[in-house]
Amino acid sequence: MSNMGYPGHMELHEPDLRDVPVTAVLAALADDVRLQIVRTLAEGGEHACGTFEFGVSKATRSHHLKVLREAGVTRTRIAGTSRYVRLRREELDRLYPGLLDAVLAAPDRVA
Amino acid sequence: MSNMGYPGHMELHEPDLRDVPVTAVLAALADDVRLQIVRTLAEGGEHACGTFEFGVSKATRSHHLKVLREAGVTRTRIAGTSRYVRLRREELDRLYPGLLDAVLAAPDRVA
DNA sequence: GAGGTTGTTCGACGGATGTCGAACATGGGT
DNA sequence: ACCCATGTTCGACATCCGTCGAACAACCTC
Repeated sequence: MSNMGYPGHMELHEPDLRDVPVTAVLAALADDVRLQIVRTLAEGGEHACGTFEFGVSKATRSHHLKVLREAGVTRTRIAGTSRYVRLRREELDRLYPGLLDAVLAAPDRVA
Repeated sequence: MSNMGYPGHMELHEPDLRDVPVTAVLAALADDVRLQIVRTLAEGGEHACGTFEFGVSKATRSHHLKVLREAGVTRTRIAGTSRYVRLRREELDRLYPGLLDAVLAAPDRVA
């Protein structure tokens, strides 16, 4: 009956970008699957996790999204059973000006 | 006596940058020791391998320089028993405009 | 509430990666 | 010729990383 804090939803770990070493951001981007995800997110707006179909299992997809989130690259909003992911573009651009643009502009060469 | 190709010096493997996937460049930069090396090289000019003193053994240092070279980040000139390394800055800037600048401008946070 | 949807977590496994010391290769000096 | 200086290469080792299926958790709908 009494107010018992929040319902289910454990907080997602989304670090302050200043606490993330550059090498961690670079490492997060240095993977084909994750780079595909970031390219998709760069189109703007939110994307449901399930919409990323890159030939990996959902467990692997979940793993990659976690890596991106914990590297400060993405932010996740929980809504029902779905999670909506978006790029932390402004923050990234402010802290690492030009980085994301340069990576996104790079040729795709993944076939 | 006849001309028998070149003397000792086996060719160093220095790939065409267009053959290197972005993820490989990012991976090469996503390491503290290697990033230190790149920062030093960014000061310009050539640096002898031995001048990199970052608390790792010479075997490890050699390994990191190889990773950077094979990712197309550096170029190496052999002179006697020494090797002189330099950044492939113009090429990198042409193919990935802004990438190197962004990474180098990032806060150092390695203590 | 039973069942379906969406996504995470938990081992497990194989392959890559960072690290080292020791051995090797090469070239310069005396 | 010998030795030393500079680097590379070779196992070896520990750790990390990407991948998966299976189990679990939360939520929505009927």
